[in-house]
Amino acid sequence: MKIVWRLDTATVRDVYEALRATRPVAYTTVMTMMKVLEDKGYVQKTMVERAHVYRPAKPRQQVVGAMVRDFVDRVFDGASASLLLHLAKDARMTERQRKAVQRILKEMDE
Amino acid sequence: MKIVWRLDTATVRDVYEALRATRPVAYTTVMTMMKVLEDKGYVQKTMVERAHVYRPAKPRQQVVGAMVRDFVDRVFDGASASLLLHLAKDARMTERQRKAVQRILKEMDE
DNA sequence: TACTAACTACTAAATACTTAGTAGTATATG
DNA sequence: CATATACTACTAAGTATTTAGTAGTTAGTA
Repeated sequence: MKIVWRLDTATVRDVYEALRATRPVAYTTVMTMMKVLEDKGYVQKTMVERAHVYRPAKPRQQVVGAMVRDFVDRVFDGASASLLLHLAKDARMTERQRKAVQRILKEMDE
Repeated sequence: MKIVWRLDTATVRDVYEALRATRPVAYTTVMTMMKVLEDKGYVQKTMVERAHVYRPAKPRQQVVGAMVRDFVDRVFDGASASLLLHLAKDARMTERQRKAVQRILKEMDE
């Protein structure tokens, strides 16, 4: 899915090439993946010169947003603040990032 | 898992009763679940009067922390800040909570 | 002591997910 | 025109996950 987002529009071959750059995978495997993504409503396909061209069916923001919500619901019973605490303590956040987030939160407050 | 954490120490029956309060489930289903959790190293069991008593093998913080890290890696390529942005925009966070998080971040900064 | 209740261990069925093979079709090229 | 190439559709094998059944053991009780 990330790949389709990155390319914005991609054929099976495009995704296949992109995936194979990092790990071995069969062409037909990618085909099946795309079909699954289509069934799940994440991508839409159109026939272009006898090849399916897939493009995201929903804005990335929306999908990722839903995933975050789902995660928060499952792990934190819907308490976003708890997740934020975890993140705030995450050592992988630099001071810079922390400050940036502070700024954003401040802006949202106003 | 949440139930074991809540009860701190629980038998299969304990979890069974707790689960059944919200949805129908078979006793043996819970048994299998506990076995899976044990195999995955989330709980440890000890025999107490011919019944297994399970208790968390790792502190909750640690497990949830790992889940968050995993989620951030998968969805955001490790960029915690991106997830924070999503959360900050989450309508389900109240002003109060947002402010609380700000405070915490500030404290971490000092 | 025989019966019932509360367990566990082992097994199994259903579903989903991941990976990939085979067959078939259409296009382009030698 | 035959043949290779680039696709898709359909099918399948392997693995994980979820749910639950069956058999067997132990302890208490009528």
